[in-house]
Amino acid sequence: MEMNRRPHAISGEQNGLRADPARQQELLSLTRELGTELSVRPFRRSECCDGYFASGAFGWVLAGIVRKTHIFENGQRRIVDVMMAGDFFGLDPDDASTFSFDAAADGTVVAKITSQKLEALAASRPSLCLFMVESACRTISRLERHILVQGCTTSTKKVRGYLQSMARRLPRDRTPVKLPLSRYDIADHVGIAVETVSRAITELQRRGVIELEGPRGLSMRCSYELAKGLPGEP
Amino acid sequence: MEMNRRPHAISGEQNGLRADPARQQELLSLTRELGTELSVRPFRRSECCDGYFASGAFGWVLAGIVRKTHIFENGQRRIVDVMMAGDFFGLDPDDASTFSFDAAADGTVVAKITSQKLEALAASRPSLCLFMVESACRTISRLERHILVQGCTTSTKKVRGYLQSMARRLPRDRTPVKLPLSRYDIADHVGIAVETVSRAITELQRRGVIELEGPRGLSMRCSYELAKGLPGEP
DNA sequence: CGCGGTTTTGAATTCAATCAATGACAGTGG
DNA sequence: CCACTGTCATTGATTGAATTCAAAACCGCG
Repeated sequence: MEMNRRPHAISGEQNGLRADPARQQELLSLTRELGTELSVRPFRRSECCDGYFASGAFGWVLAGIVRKTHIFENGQRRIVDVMMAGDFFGLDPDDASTFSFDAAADGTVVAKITSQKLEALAASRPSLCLFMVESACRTISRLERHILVQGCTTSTKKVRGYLQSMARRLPRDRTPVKLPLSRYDIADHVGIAVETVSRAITELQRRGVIELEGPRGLSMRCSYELAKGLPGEP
Repeated sequence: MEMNRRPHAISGEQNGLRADPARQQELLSLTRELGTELSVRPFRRSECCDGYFASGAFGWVLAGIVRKTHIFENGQRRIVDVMMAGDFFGLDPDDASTFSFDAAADGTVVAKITSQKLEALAASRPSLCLFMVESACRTISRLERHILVQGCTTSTKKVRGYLQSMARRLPRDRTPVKLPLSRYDIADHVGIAVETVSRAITELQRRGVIELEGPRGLSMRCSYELAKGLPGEP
């Protein structure tokens, strides 16, 4: 699976994506409350955030989408995480050298706080501590579930699992859901070739597992068999 | 890759494994300091820890190895995380229903703290907050690097990446390093068949990338080509 | 020593990557 | 307005790799 012949350009002009309304609210009020203690910054689509995340810090996505990617020496790209509104953000000191970040949507907004400020705040606001740890755990959970998806036996299962978890994370007030990422992104996230992603999607459609409205409009046909979902069946 | 025809029994009697001596020290003193505020519990090899982790809580591994696994409906197993001494531990509320935990070595010791106690402690000990968050971020980093490994193009690269990260995490005071997990475990962690793991290891040995002393004794031959390591090259 | 589990190897099949090409769509400039 | 261009998406044919089925070699242990 050589994947470096792709254009790496971004389509899809998503903005205002929300993962979990309740959590989103909590985050916003927290962000307001912390005020000057943290820094908030907007990004345009395709804009690189590396500089902003240079120093070890913690943060969260307020709106839009942030991709965390690794570029191999031969130019291949792998997406290790896709963060949407409400998702936590922690930087290991040496992450800066191996990973890079960029916004995948216009109107992406990120908040961050330095270690020092966090420690200072922890004294006055003990609940902030718990909030941060819980957010981190949510991220851990998301990553582990992705590992489950990526470890699936066939490519069709991988794609199905990916679409399923995406559909879960996106606001589902209106069907179909609008996929925020391109096939190239999906391929790089799950570790298969673009063509395989496309074939898998066609296959899922043929089997009636999903329904497409244009390349980006997705409806999961949650039959009983699927309700058990993934995780639950490989 | 059907993987449920394996015996699921554990060999390898590892104990006293340490990941990062400095961090290990920090953890131990923290654990002592917190005293009765947290609970510490030993596990035998192959012992299930599900009950202990039932309620949403945070914790860390003091010694030994803990596997976090998911069993699919058809009996297939997938290992989503392997935690060694010093590794953090956070439970999403609904993790309990989808994942299960068990010790992979005798003498495994785990510490945990409840959300309430954590919040109470955060007020009196602000540094604890930062410590927890940083620990969580380290776990996030580990998982993301695993996703990188698991997303590699060929099975040989997956196995090489896995062995490399394992070798890094294990105490390397003496060579060869003793691999804590079986080929079955490696297969279930990386998402390939056992036979493929075996073939990949043989291939790596033939190419001089690694050296084996018995099935469990591993030395990485870190040639220049390899020094760039993974992440760095797919 | 023989037994259960692990590790390795072999041969046949299935599946995904690759190479190559076409179709769909948006934005651009004549 | 329409051809032009670049990216994204899909499909087909072929090659290469991993899974599967089967069986042998190995190891620790009672």
